[in-house]
Amino acid sequence: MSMERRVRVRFAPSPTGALHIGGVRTALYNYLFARQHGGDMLLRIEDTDSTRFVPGAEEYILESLQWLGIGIDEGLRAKESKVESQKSKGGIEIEAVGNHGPYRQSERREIYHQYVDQLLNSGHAYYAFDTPEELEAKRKEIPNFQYDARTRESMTNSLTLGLDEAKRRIANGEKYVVRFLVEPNEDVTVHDLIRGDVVINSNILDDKVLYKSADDLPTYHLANIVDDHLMEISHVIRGEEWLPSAPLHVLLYRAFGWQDTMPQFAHLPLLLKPDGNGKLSKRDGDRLGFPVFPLEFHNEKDGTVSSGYRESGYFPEAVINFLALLGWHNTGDQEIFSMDELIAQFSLDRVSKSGAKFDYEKGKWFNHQYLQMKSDDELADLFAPVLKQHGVTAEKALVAKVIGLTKDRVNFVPELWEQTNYFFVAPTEYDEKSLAKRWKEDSPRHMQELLELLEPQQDWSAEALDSLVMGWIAQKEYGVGLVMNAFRICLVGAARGPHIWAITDVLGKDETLRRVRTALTKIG
RNA sequence: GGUGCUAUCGUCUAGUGGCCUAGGACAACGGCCUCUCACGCCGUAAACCCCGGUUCGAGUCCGGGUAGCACUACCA
Repeated sequence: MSMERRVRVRFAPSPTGALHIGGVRTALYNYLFARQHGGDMLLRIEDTDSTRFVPGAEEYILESLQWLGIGIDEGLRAKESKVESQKSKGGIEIEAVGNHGPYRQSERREIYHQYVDQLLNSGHAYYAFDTPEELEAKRKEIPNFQYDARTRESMTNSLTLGLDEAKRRIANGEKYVVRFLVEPNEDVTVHDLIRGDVVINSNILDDKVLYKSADDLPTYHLANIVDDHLMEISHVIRGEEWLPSAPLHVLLYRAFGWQDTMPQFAHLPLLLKPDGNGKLSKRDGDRLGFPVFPLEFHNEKDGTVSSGYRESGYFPEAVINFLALLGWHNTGDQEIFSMDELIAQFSLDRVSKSGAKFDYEKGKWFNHQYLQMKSDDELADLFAPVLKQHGVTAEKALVAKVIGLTKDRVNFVPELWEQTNYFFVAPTEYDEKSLAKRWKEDSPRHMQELLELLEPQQDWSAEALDSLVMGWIAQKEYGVGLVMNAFRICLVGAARGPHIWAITDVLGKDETLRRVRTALTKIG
């Protein structure tokens, strides 16, 4: 048998906008596969459509992968920046590593020329001069028109014109494309690592355009095969939308005589919209209120802004974990996986065949899990910008302490503000519903008595306060819930929050008493 | 229309002929905890697309339907 080949996989996005979350998952699976096999993860930019290029998209893609911890071994990647200021500006520097470059298809024009020629010379391809308008007219005229063995004889190409005439036209500067000549009536088998053998007949394939003189660039199909071959890619792991064109790719490998080193294919199931059917799109995110992109993206071309997971408060580990399980699952009940665990356990034959609906609610749960795993200290650092934004300055130790009291009730760092604001800023208004339910006729009198009870108190520890106040309530035969909730409303502004002695502990005696007095004047 | 892929709770999935009176997780619902709101814990409800076949036995294998999706560009 053949020698074990070094595993080399690639993620090959187009710089046509923000990197879709489905693309992120494709990148992740490629990465996991490469790492598990001790192979290489490459990143190549497929910018063969000059008209769809979006400025900033390339940087965006690389920055997204960097944020998520999907490392690139070869090709284009974000340069690790030691300069903090550059990170905070959100900018990245791109570097190219490896000796199979260039890694942008638009920079590989000369390389493609010789392979186009090879196909032309071997009779696997031909020149075609049909204009887009003519093709359009043809499609209108003939239902289900396809440029193939049945129709190529009636089109304007080097097969019907003759090679000399074709060359003359080209010399005259006429625009042309090069098409792949698909031989009819041949069953082509694609072995897919996830789905098994897929057989299709070459009759349904059309003579795909491989090269267009208009911009002197190949199309995806040609560039993809040439690059994967030259870059020694061992496994092509990509979305299911590519499955129908996989037979064409196999034919291309054969035409080049590269069938022995043809990569193995694995076509991943699609990410579907949460409701209804169909592929998950940016519109679904807008409609249902969740991000579909890893990072916020400002599209210079159409002026749109797309929200991102990072800006929504997600941890990259949570996004990775969530995405990994959308289409892959090991045996067993484990739900939380670190990147290392994923690398160790991932396998293509445990990837599902069917599409996965995107369950945003579960995504939030993952973030909750990861937030709970973080230390209060770490969270305090992450929360600092939010505090600053609200004009609060507080010592980190205090912030960490407050976070420790409240973090179990939030999914995201920014949500911490809603749970902790009263620790930093005295309430200015009091929640209507809490008031209606917990602030009764006797409450002002109770609070007045409580004030008198607490004023002389020296020992402000939770234990001391608890026995003092509980003793007083018992002696007066007041309702514990009634008194404590009224007290809580004075301190928090609503009937919520952690244990009351934890609150008084953070607030301290002066602030606690001040808030009770304020409440008495405002709602008393 | 053509071709291909797919099909287990609402959702992500476990299940590779008997261990399945189908397991886990999210969401939902109920309870416990409790000064409140949460968290947490415990529990409830919830699925094998349909029809045939193979077999002693089918969610699991086969065939046929049906449905969904993808592709069908000088886009990737």
